[in-house]
Amino acid sequence: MGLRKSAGDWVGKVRAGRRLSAVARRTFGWRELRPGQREAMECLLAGQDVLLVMPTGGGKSAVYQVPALLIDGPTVVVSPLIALQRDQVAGLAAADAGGAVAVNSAQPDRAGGASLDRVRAGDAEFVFLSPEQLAKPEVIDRLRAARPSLIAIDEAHCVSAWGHDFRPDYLRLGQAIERLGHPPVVALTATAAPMVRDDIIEALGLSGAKVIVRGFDRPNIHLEVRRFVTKEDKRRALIEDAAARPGLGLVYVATRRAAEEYAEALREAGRRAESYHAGMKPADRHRVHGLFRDGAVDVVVATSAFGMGIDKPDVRYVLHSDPPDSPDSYYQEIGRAGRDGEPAEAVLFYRPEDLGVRRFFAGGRADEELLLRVATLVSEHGGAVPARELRELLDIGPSRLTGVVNLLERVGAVTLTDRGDLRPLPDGPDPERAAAEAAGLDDTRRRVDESRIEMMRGYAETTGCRRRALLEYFGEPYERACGNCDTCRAGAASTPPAGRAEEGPFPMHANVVHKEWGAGVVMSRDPDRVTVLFEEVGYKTLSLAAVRRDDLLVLAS
DNA sequence: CGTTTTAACCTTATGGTTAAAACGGTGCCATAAT
Repeated sequence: MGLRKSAGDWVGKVRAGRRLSAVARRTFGWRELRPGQREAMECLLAGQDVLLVMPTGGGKSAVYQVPALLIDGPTVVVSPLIALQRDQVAGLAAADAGGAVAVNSAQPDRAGGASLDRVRAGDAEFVFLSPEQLAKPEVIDRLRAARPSLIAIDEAHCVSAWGHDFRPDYLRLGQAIERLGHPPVVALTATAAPMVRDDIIEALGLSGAKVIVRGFDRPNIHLEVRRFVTKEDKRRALIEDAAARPGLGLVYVATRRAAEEYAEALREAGRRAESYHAGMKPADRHRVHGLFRDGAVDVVVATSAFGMGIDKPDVRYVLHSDPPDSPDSYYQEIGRAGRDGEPAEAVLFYRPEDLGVRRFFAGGRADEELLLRVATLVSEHGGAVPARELRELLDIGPSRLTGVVNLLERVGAVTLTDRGDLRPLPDGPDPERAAAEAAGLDDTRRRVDESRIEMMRGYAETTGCRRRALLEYFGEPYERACGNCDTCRAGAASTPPAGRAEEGPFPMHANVVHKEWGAGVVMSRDPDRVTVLFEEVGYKTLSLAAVRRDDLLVLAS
């Protein structure tokens, strides 16, 4: 750690910085790099993993594309949607960036053989794949042979949002990264609360990663919640509101049916309205995307299927007919408004009952019976069991089995070999205990998910500044009132406790321990309440009076 | 969990209420039938 080494580092950094700027300008036409971008790129060039949380339009792709051209060897990009892969391949083809290919089921060449050949031959600098592709041993083998020098995980919040149930191969990316030799990895996302960041880092195995968080606040988006008692009143108010608004807008709804009904009602009200959800034919979805992109529609009424990858600057409003499952989802969705920096509005049409459908989606307990059967079969077999045989025996699909394996692996009962076979771990728990512990892990996650729904309720029902509620949820102290939300304008926003963030009995981000709920971190403070994110039970808001009376919470040493 | 649809019932033309059942989001991939 002598002077010479740090001087060398400094010289190296300056050199790296110049090279980065040169490539950014020459190849991609970017005049200058922003601080967060540059810092992330320098870490990658120095061999360090990075988790980058930065708003869309902030140039996240640049963060892997520029270093990719400075390091020998191809760059593996994990991307959740084939449509996104297509867009990115097309974008890179326009630049002189060394070629880009995608490997997925939509390619004419199904097994991705030709694409992977191009990568191997050094003919493609970028290769885009889904996590499901990386779950296939032959794909890993062929990629490894090409000696990838950089891995980018795009839309990395999907790891946390989808990995635990919907697309379990997302949780297997950590192993894929190791099998590819763990070159520098950058995980990119626009929205991730501290809990989600931890989840991503753990799942991807990026324990030494540099976490870079930039520009969360979107001050031009006015925040508002309108509360209703009956669904008819809410429905009428939303249609009236959307029908009267100038400019392009989005309406998010909870169900496919609601998407079609609201779109129909808005058409009757004379607006150019289209619905969008995953149950529509691909051609129709494509058509709506096109209309939206061209501004040839006034409003798109959609489920959560609509949004990833869209970057339209002039969306003027985002309305929600139902609260989403978390502030994470809400911020992601309203963040599609006002990208041009001009005033935009986010209005939540709220009834507490509408949180029910989210609770339903978050429900569905782990199948302990199935966990036990898999654990038992693998344990009794003793050797490597091909996943395919196990699936046929149990008559379950690949994603179901992967979900079960993920849980059993986390409790140390089984492991997946690099040929995709299941193997019992020596010194692992016996099958009964493994199944019980795995089900327990899943219960913990579900409790945390439910607490995020409660945080959404908290946002909708707060009497304080709404921006503050959102930003503090994302771990950004915001101990003031924004002046651009409904509560602030009504002059009703309560003020946070006097003094600076680090003062008071439970300072912001302090580690605390609760009598029953264990360890947690202070996320937000009010004069009479404190919100804590607990590892085991998720978010809880505690009354300071009760905390004092029963001595519920202490600062951790 | 909440809402909507279907079924069951009561009672005697046609509903009208009530209880039970069904349904609800996100996308890869592979494989089979045209």
